[in-house]
Amino acid sequence: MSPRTPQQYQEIREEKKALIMDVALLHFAREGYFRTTIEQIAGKAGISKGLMYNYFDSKESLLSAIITRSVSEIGSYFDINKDGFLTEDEFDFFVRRIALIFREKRSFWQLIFQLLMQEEVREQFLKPFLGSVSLIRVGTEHKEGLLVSGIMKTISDYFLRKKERIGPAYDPFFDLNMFIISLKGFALTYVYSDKGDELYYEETINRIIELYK
Amino acid sequence: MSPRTPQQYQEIREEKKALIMDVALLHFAREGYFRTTIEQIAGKAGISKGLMYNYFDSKESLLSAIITRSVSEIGSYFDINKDGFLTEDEFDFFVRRIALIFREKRSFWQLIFQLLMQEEVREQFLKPFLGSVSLIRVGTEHKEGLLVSGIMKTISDYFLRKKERIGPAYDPFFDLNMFIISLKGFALTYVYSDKGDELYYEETINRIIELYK
Amino acid sequence: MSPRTPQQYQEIREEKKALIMDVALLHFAREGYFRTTIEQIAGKAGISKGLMYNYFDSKESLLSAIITRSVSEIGSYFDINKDGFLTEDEFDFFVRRIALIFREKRSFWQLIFQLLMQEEVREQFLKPFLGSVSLIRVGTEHKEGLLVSGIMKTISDYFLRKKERIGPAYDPFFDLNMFIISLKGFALTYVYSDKGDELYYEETINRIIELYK
Amino acid sequence: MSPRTPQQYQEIREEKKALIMDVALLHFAREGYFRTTIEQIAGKAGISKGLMYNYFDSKESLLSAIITRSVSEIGSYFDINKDGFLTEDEFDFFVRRIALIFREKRSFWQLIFQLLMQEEVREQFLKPFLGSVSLIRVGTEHKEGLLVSGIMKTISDYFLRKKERIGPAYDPFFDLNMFIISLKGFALTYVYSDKGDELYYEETINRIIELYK
DNA sequence: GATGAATGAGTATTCATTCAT
DNA sequence: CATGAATGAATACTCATTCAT
Repeated sequence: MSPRTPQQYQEIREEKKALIMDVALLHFAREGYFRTTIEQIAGKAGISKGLMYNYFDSKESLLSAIITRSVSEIGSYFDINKDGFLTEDEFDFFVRRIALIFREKRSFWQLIFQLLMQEEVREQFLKPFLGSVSLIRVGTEHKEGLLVSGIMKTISDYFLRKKERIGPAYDPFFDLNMFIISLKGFALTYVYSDKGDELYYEETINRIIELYK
Repeated sequence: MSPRTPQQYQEIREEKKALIMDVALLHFAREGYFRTTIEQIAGKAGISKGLMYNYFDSKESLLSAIITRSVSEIGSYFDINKDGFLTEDEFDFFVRRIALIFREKRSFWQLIFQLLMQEEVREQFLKPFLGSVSLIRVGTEHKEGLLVSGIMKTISDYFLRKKERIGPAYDPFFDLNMFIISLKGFALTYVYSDKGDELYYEETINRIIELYK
Repeated sequence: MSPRTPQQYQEIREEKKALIMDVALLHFAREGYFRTTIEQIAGKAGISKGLMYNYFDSKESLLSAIITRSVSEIGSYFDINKDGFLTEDEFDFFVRRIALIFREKRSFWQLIFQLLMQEEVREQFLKPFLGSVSLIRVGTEHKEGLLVSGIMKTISDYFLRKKERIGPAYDPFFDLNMFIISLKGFALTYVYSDKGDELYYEETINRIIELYK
Repeated sequence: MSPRTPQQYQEIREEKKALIMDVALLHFAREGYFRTTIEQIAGKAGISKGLMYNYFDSKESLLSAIITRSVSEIGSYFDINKDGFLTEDEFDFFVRRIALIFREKRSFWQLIFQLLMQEEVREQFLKPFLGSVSLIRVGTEHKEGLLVSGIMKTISDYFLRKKERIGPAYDPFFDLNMFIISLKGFALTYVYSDKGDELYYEETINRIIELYK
């Protein structure tokens, strides 16, 4: 057996980190971040508590890593269209993408919702990500000039441009508000429904697109 | 000195209990049930830890008492129309009531959302209240014959009757699903917005009523 | 209604004290001194916690009072023969008396046994009564010159005098030891048997008397 | 450095567990189970409170482990004669064994007596062991058909067989009762006497054997 | 005398984190 | 790299005792 190369070590390290994060995410989502113990995670991941701390500095930094990774993964869903300019067809695609992400990243969203529900935690953990995550939370804050970036920016720009299409009586911020509310409700519904029990999933997306396109 | 009368004791008890529940609800809502310590509650309420246990058997039973009280208070918002049969005008009123409750009982709903977000906790604490609370959670379970009571029942009956008005092509369950999603999104938005910062609150309700009446 | 006389007050006071002691003894015996709370006692006695402290300075002094009273009651069983000199017939009677007391004062003995079983407690509570109680505990300590008084003294004197009857080969201390062991075993058996389930109660006494008379 | 081998960990665990149990047994016996705090045990064992819970789930399960261990150790004293059939010579040996165990396992018996003295505790902790422990407690229950196992069964069988030797006038249950009472008294005396202060220990056993052989 | 609200010191238990091996 | 023993700060809960009324 030849000794492993530094690259191999690095790979193994990355795989283990990923494994820990996967396991932790599942537990955090299901049982809650605070109720999940390091020991549970280590146990399920098949490693020792000590090793956990070899990979992550603390429980909190494990959480951070998980969120960072998920946010980045989600970002990659939208890579195609980096300019942030949506045509009507792209809006259609965009919304379906978002809906897909709610379904695909159930555990992540469950975790995010959970953290969002507590002010203290919101402050502590989600500040750095609020731009990306604000989709769920921000509502019309954009109007007030808060830093809103990425997906949220793309969407609100779309609604602002709708005004040109529809006319001066149209209030893009109200429409945006309604749209966000629909997305939040959609998320709340399907992030917590069991897989395979997604009644009206497609129909609901179609209807939302139809209403806000 | 003669001792206090039973009535006086009763009053003291009721007031202190209410005080503790008020303080606890605020903390639970803001910082999370698990992160809130009995010491914090006692401190804010200006009493000793021990006294808390004079009034409530445990942290859990304090939570229970809070939920029970809120559920009962919410119930009283709907007393007028006990038969559960909604005309179109009553539907209008009904939805406005629900929206009002989200605003008036912010802390309660923040607590509920928080608890709903964790499977374990859901099982443990919310089982007895799921009938009342299911507005948020149940979705189209009615279709599957699960016991759905109270508010949710009243609403779904309304949608079933809509079929007669609108015609055989109408799927009441899909419409109900959309309506519930709107309400969830509405709740998520306004339960977590600061008071006085309720942009488009009225307009949103009007729009939802318009869409699903 | 004329106001009560000081005597009447005194009587009421005594009755209430006795009631509290009765209730407490039962609880102490059954559930253990440490596991019994003042609240339980007050509740069962139909008074408030506060009033308990009007009658007894502390839980400990309540215990003391109970023991003192019982010891005194037991003393009264032997009043007839104060000189402490037992004839053979009187020995017979004496043993039957002791046996009777185990049966009649079950709760008291259960409490005593319980306290005796813990060194700390023994030191704290039973020191003042060890003379009277030592029947159960002392064994042959008399030989070593410890202060042994009352019943125990009477008994050991009896055995010392037996030597004259039986002869120089007779070791009164060994015989006393055997007798005490029999009594202890007898006590342990019948103090903890349910009333009405006292198999061989009489026969056992007869046999013990026969063996050690 | 390489980590310790599983065997090394196993050893550490076993040693620490044994240490904790030893220390705890001494404290439980001397000061009482309820009065002994985990902190005291940890302190005397030279470890932290937390570590205690690494080895035992709770104070109660520590107690359980102690009892189980002692019962098993005691069982091993009698391994030679598994058939449970006693000849007269074996009865002699058997009784000496029992007496020896009272002396050797003082602390254990002090603990057991203590627990037996409280109804509540008896129910809670000793139910699973009553078969083994019933030597002290059962008396003539065998007669009533209750399940009596192990040592007690062996003894009562011996007395039943004595009837054949002695004749129809002999009541084996009464004799058994007397014998058990002697053993109880013997136990009570020597379990609580200081080591080295066991006056008449041998003589008493001889006498008991002589009386009940 | 009488009540029970109120206190606070104490106790079992949990769990993130450290560290010797 | 890897282990799990070890720590200690935190936390829910108990209960004898006090005290205003």
